[in-house]
Amino acid sequence: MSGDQERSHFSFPSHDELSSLVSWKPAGGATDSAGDPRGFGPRAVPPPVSLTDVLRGSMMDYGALARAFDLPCSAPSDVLAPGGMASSRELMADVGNAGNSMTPSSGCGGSATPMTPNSSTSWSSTEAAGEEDAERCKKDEPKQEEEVEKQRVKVEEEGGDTSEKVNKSKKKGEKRQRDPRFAFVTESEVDHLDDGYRWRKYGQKAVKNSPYPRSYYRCTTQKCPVKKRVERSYQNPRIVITTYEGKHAHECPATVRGSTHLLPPPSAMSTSFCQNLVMQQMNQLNNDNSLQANINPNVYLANLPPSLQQLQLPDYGLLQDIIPSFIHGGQP
DNA sequence: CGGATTTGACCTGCGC
DNA sequence: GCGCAGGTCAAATCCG
Repeated sequence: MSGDQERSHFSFPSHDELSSLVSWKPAGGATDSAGDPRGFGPRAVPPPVSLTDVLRGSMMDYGALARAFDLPCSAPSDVLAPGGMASSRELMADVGNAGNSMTPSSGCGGSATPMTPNSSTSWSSTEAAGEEDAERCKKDEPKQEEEVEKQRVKVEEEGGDTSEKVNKSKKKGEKRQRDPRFAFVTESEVDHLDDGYRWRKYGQKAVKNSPYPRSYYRCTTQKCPVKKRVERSYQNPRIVITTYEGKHAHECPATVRGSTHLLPPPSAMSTSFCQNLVMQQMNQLNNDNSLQANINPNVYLANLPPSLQQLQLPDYGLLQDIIPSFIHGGQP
């Protein structure tokens, strides 16, 4: 069933290399990770069937990845992902905590290790899918990190899986705090992508201006506060937008079960790393005369495949969220 | 029977 | 203050 469930089409401008660094095959017929996310048991050479595998694999290839982005890097430089199927390409970029795009120490990323199995194109960003949050977060920025951390500590102290009750216990007037997020845009016919973690669906809402509902998932691991939202682009139904929120307080089940040995801890996928990737990429593009136009979001979008352009173009608010500093800070 | 999903109700934040 | 939309809860239902 995995037939041509997905199609790849996103190649980042001038960095086709990247596509071979982070790529994977759809989890064969992969459908719902909530059901049975594991297809990658103790195989000798398990294919990168999960987002986790893929992304973490990419971490192992930090050196190569960094090279692709021209990042300063001390990691082994000759480690390169098998890459193989260029059918799936991803550029991920956690753009930071709640709109504050450059807070390397916020630790926001490390968390949700977002990846997209059945899919192709994907790239991520904080709030890429959370238009409303983007605005909200911009306003909350100053306090947000602090508050998020406080809340997390509080929850831990209370000891229960109170994470979901936080809202209720909050005093009035206190804004609801949001964990750092990043979103992935993925082309897939499957809504719920297998990322190696186990998720329980806890809600579904109709989305304004979209015929497709948004689904809400929570990580089923005890005390793990991570949530994710999954929705389809109303303009391109094949596009799935997955937004991760929070930080996993545990190992990825898939990883634990399988090939952990070479993998860095979840936290290794740090925000700053992701940020760096994107920012380096952006800077490089900016420094390249032939690509100067990329500082303009519209032109930038022009480099994206049609489906993504469609997705982002309406008022490119999403893209702005995805590469906020690049657009705003990159210019004099 | 236990765990996952569905779905309507409720809560919260925000814009007008 | 009101209405809207996003987000969450929890009872009902489904499914292995």
